[in-house]
Amino acid sequence: MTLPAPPTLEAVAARAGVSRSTVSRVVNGSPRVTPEAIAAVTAAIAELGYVPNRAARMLASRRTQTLALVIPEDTALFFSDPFFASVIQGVATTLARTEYTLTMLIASEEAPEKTARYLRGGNVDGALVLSHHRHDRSYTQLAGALPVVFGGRPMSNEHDDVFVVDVDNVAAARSAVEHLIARGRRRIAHIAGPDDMAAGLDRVAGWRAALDAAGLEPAGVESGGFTVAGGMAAMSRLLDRVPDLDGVFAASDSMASGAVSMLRERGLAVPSDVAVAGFDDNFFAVSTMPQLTTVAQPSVELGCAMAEQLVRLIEGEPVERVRMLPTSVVVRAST
Amino acid sequence: MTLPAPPTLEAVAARAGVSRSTVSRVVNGSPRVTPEAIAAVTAAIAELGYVPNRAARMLASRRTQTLALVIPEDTALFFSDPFFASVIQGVATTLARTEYTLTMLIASEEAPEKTARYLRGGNVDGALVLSHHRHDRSYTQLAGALPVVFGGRPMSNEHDDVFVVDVDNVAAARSAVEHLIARGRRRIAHIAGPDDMAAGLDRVAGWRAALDAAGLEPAGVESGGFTVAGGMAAMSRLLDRVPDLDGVFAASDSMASGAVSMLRERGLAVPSDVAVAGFDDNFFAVSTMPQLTTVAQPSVELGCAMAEQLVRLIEGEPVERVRMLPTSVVVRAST
DNA sequence: CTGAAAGCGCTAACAT
DNA sequence: ATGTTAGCGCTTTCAG
Repeated sequence: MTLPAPPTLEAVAARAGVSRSTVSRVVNGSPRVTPEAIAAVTAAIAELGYVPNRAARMLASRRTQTLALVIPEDTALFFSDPFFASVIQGVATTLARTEYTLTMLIASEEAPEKTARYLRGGNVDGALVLSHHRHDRSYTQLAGALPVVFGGRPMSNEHDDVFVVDVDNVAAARSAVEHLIARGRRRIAHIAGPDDMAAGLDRVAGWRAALDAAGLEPAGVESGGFTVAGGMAAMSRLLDRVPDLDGVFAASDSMASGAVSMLRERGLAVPSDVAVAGFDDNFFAVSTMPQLTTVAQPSVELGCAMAEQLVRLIEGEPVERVRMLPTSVVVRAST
Repeated sequence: MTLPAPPTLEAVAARAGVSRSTVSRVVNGSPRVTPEAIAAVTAAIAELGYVPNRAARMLASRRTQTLALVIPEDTALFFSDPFFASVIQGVATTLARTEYTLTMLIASEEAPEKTARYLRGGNVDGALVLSHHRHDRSYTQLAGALPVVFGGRPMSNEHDDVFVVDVDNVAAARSAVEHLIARGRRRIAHIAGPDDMAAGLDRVAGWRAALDAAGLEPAGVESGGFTVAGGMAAMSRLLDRVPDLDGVFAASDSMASGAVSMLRERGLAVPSDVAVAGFDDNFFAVSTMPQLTTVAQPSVELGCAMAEQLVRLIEGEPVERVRMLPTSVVVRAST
């Protein structure tokens, strides 16, 4: 498998009858080049099928044009969650329009600082951190050494100088629960996400806030770990503890879907016996029967926004610290 | 945002009291270094928190340690399919154990050859191509110029010299349909995938083969484009054309899920009126009610295998041209 | 087994 | 506006 050596900038220069610098300028879109030179170089590039060598460019310019997407250790959970798939889609498509390349970095917990070092070692221009857990302390520390944008508020109170794209999970959860209340539910339980993630905690808080405001007592919380199976188990425990509950707000559609299965298994009808609301508005919401009332969050756009923010940050443009994306309650048959 | 310059190999050499060459040898695991030297260098590396600069390494060694994951233009379909998420998970976790880095490359059809040129331009050591469509001709041509591994047989008869990891879609589909036949179904229709993808065509072929072998007539085929909505629409058309069908084999669980919804909408019971089998065994299979009988394919392992094959190919180890992974029929309530 | 020296292909001052 | 000159940080012959 011997590849013919790709043409170099030098070859282009020779062909176009100019110096390497000029070629470099054309390639990089410098304004200080005559139209004729541009034309000659462009032609030479096309004829030779020249592609700049990234490695050389990185080394010389000390910019890598590479962004890292940091993925938490628990890849199974991460990759099976459609929310993350959508976020990645947003990131990837946004970056496809730029000169930046995306590399996936799995944060291994065997070598927790290996990842951080790779990032700090000048191998990327910036990082996108998704699904930040409480124990992932290294990434918030990273934020001082490298442009970093978090998808979802990181779990750390030490730094308020990080860049974040997020939704208002408290308000969003609250509005979902308010919807349940408006439907006449009074004993509303919650199936929570992991308590080491901001999204999990904030949604609990929103649930509680809505109940408080309505003068209702919390009917119980169980954690479902953002999985279908976890949602089923949590629903089961809730029914054991609070047999007369009439509403459930789950922090994700996957858990809501599990909850609906468990309710059916226990002989309870949705929504007549128990109304169920979820969070995400992904295909769990529409493939569950009855289809789920849920909080829609713009996951693809979240990825787009993360990528945009990071690129701006790297290129020195002004960037707001926190960018909040809108959510909305989508009412379907489960409530 | 001024980053302190990361330590260089030169700094490590100074600290360890050896030459840069020796440090380089240690870093690259050369056997020709004394244990003392190794120890000194290792210590210096740890003290300094040295991380090799990838760009410099790439440039000097002419190896990039980077693999591209080529993603088809239609990112929405790609990212919303849990099959691909699993494959990526397999690829990413496998690569995490190696020195290779994964970059995601979206094949834009505006600049179809831009992608190919990037790949050929010496920017990656190899490429993984997933979800190959008939019109993606450039990638099969690529296979001569760069190590490439396809996930799923590519749609091209011009090249039989490509490397592929796949499942036997014909046999797998056939066994699913045989299961339907064994359940007593006689008028079995098919909801097909896109006909510009091998997986789509092969599953049609498997369906047909099973019917032929049993001496049954095909009850009809409609295409569902691998989406839930497409599955619903296809089911609807099938019912219009073949009102008395009693079995459906869908080429994906997402389409099977859509089919089940449509059957319910039309007042038909699953499986008593119509038995439904899918393909994939992802969460559509278990979140649809009734849960789907389906063909399980090892999607994470497929990603692992692709990554392994590509790395071997790059490193000159022997690699089988086609690696087939096993499938199995998982029987649930929908049949 | 180790060091010295010569680049890898490109960018970025600095001249002109 | 363009060319000249140095490197970027590392690997890799080639000597020793």
